[in-house]
Amino acid sequence: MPTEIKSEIHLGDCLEILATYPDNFFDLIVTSPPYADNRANSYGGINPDNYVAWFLPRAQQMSRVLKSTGTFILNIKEKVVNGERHTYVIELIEELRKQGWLWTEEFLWHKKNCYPGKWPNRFRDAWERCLQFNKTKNFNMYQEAVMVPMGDWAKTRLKNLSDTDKTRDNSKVGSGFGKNVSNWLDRKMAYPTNVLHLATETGNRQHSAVFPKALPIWFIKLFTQKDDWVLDPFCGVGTTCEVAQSLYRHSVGIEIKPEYYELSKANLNVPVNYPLFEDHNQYGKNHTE
Amino acid sequence: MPTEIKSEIHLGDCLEILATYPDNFFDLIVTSPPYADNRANSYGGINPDNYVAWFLPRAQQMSRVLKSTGTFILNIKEKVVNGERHTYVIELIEELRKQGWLWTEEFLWHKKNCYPGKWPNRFRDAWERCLQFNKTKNFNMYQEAVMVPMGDWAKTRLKNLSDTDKTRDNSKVGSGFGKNVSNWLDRKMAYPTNVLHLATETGNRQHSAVFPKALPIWFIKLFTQKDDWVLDPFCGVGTTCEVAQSLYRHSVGIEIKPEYYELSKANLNVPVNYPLFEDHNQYGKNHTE
DNA sequence: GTTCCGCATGAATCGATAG
DNA sequence: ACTATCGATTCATGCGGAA
Repeated sequence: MPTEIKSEIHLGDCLEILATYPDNFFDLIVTSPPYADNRANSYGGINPDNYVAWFLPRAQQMSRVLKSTGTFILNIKEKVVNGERHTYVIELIEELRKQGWLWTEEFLWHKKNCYPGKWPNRFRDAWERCLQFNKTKNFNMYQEAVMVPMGDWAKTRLKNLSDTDKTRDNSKVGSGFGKNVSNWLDRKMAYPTNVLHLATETGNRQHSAVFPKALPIWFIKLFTQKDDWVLDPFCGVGTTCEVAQSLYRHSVGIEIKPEYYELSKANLNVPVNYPLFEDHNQYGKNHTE
Repeated sequence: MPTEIKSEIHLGDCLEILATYPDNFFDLIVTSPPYADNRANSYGGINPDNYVAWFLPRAQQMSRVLKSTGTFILNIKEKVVNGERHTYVIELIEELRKQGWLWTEEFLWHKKNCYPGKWPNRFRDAWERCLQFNKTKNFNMYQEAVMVPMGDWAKTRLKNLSDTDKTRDNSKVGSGFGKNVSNWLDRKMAYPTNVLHLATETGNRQHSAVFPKALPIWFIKLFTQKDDWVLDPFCGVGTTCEVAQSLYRHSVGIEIKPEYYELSKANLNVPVNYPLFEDHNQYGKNHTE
């Protein structure tokens, strides 16, 4: 384990904490900000109607500290308000563009285990946006780091696995390819699409689940190299920093709620093992088998 | 085949054709309009920057002819222009709301076999939006018509099928559940989510691919009953009308390009068989196997 | 060690009730 | 009337204990 990897967690509002960082410092910002909510919560309960105004000055700081080759990934989803999808997310996209951001792409996170419920006029919401913004068109992207086994080859290989391998161990590794993940490496690989198929991590009794580790892992691999700097300005319990550390990236996390801040620091002190580099099969493509 | 089902195809601009229809006539509008494009095409080549202005008067007519209990499904996806996702779709959402439409939901079509390709700064685009708009909150929705087998039950059931059943017949029916689809009915079913997993229909080189039949089928089942009226104001080769007819719904299709108009009429005259009512397993949920 | 089974756990949404 | 709170509803996942 390389001890030179730095992981810093700050307690406070990212608007103020980021002011202490220099320009053009980070290679990647990946975050899942507090979603708009009517209830009081961290950041004083951001009403959907005030969400854009609340977000913009913080995005300005993020732009400043991000390198010109860097990427900003924003995981967000609009709530239903009064029977309609609220427009604060699409308004935010437009305002961020006015701020100078390029709206390069919109990745999708397909939540395989979405929240249950039944309503007369609506189905369960099973997806969230992962908006990609950049400062310039010349951003770094390392596509080979997130390649996945090709479908055809995967299909024939699947036939030779036992049924139990397929059903049980699929769920265990979350790979969709059975347990011997290492056997799948150095095979015919394909580039993924802009749709990520991931389950939320429930059962983590410690804290409210934000996004699954696989989500920041994917973007960190895709947009950074080892020793790069990753920022999560709304880091929650520190998932982004935790996986950044595992991937040998330096990271800075900022969290305004003291209890999450403490959990973040605790998570970073837990000794980690490093299976993540071998973990090529977490994502996508294997949903048709 | 019930001969009383009416299927009308018109040649022309829907802005003018719809003017000949009365208020509150249709139960569902489902369409995939011509995408913004810089090249000359039907409707005179709609530049992305002019797309919203071009669309709005047509949406006004659609609103007029749609019943208050009806639904408008808009299948659309923004193009990449100059390295960025263009904003005409999210602008359109906001303008349609100003026009009085309610933005009830955004369904996703996950294209399981998306267009191949490789770019240095972008992955393949594997999803499109299916925006749901309504005139009121009291729209009709028939959720039971699109229920799918539950995940766990599907998994355990899969174990008892032979490998050849799984691989061979999966690809054949595209159902993901093997061949005896009817046996899966009246079992433990769950409501679907707002994510549709559908493959595009390749091989039909006759015309530019619009959407797969399964897409309008799903929305027609979800938002209409038999003998209801369905409209596709940009019907292309008539896919929507064709499946509406198969599902015993009356339909009106409008197309401005003469060659597509002719194909639409031809498709409606082809004798159809009616497997669609038994076909509950086309969609979603079974993408993790 | 392997397989099966039970069960808690969610970035949810609606409608009813209460202030 | 308008807003805040609360209960009911629902299901994929992964963990842990049992066979």
